[in-house]
Amino acid sequence: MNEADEGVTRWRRVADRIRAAIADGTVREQLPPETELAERYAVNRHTVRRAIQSLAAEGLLRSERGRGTFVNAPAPRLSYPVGPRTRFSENVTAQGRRPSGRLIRSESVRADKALADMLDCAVGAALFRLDKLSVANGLPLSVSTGYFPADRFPNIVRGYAETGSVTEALKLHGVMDYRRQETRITAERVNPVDAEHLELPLDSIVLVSAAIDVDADGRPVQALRTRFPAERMELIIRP
Amino acid sequence: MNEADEGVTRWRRVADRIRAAIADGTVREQLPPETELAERYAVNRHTVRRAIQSLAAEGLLRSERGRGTFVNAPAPRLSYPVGPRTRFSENVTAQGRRPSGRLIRSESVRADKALADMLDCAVGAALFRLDKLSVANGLPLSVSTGYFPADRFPNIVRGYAETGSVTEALKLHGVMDYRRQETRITAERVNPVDAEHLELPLDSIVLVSAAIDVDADGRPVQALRTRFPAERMELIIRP
DNA sequence: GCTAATTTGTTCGTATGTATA
DNA sequence: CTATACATACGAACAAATTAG
Repeated sequence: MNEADEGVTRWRRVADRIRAAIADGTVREQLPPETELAERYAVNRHTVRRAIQSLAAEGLLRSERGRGTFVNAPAPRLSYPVGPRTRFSENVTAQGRRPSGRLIRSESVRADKALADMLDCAVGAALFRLDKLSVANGLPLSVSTGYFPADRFPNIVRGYAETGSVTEALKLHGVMDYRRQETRITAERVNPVDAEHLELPLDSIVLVSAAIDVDADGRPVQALRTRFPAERMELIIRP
Repeated sequence: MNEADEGVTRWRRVADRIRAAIADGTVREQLPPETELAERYAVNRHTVRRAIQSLAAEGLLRSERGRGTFVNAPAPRLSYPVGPRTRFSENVTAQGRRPSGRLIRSESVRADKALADMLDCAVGAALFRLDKLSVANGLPLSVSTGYFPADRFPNIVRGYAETGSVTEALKLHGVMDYRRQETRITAERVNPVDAEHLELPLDSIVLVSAAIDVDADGRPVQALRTRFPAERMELIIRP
């Protein structure tokens, strides 16, 4: 070992050197093969892999089996406006995308404490759960899970299946208009099921938006939890 | 190999079994040691480690050297309201926290294309860059980078250093009020520098809020890019 | 307070599988 | 078809942090 190697692991030093090589332009698009990097940095191939893995976790690199390891170009993100009038179809058409919603599944559930609070109903009340996938131009943009009070919206599932629109399905139940009361945004790592639907790698990040829609009288009609692929979307708030 | 092992790697099957064990309550707080799991699932310890690593990347597990591997309890998140009147100090005091801002560094920079667009100035115009760390009750809540037109706000750095508040520093330059014009929210993996300031693990996720503040005349006074630790914060939008 | 045992982390070696060029 | 390159999986050893006694 060298003198300047105080307490830093080898794979981290290798990662730093790769990062530096990208920063100063020595490496532009594709990395040399792992075996070559191992030789160059005088470490085992596993050590190189550990370094690459950590840089891939940061989003800087992307490995493709049989092809090589590549530097990730930051992708331009599609904007998704968030506000009182948030509706999916209106949002994405404005950006020249043909949007479509697909029902992933639906089921009857009972309200737990959190849902009861959000929907202003009793714990244990019957709810319908709708899982939807939103796609624009073949690219999945979000998966969302909506909860509706079953007593007030008995035909919400069929209504959505037939019209492909929550707005229309609510109209069938006499709710002619609704607005977004509150939106909470956070981020987390994608779960395997969502990753499948969103066509994302398993280590991706999703933006999570938890919202409540209320009707004209302020009564909650829907509790919604939407997951957006962070690498493809940004949420935009304009007061 | 078994019959039921169609194309799924071993580490992934191990990960699924660990996930199931957590879901059904077999494992509550702490996982058995890696060596024991390796024996139980009849795989090499490396294979167990690969599985744990993937679950840790999801945020479900957390490994501590010398102690063991633990199930992560989802942490309650501090809410950060986003809106036209977004100001840091007002936001967190409402939740019983004593907030404080600390200047990380400041420097003079030239506007690139993106900054010039946001601040409505010429490319190459002189700007001041302020990097701040926000802390409440000893816990880092955000790091933010603000850009101010240097000609209009020549003493912004000193003003902030003395008052510890952007609002106050702007008042010294005659801007008595400002509002948030636009906020764009996305999420990404933390970079090492921010991770240090936010006291976060290197594989953490940050919520990124890019905003523009304008004065009463609608002139941009600040372009701001704030990074929040996603595991500690949520952004909340209430119209 | 010190030592030994436990447990995760790093690093090497080796072999084989699988996708791509 | 062959060579290349990343992915998975085993084994072995030691380092580093923590805990138990």
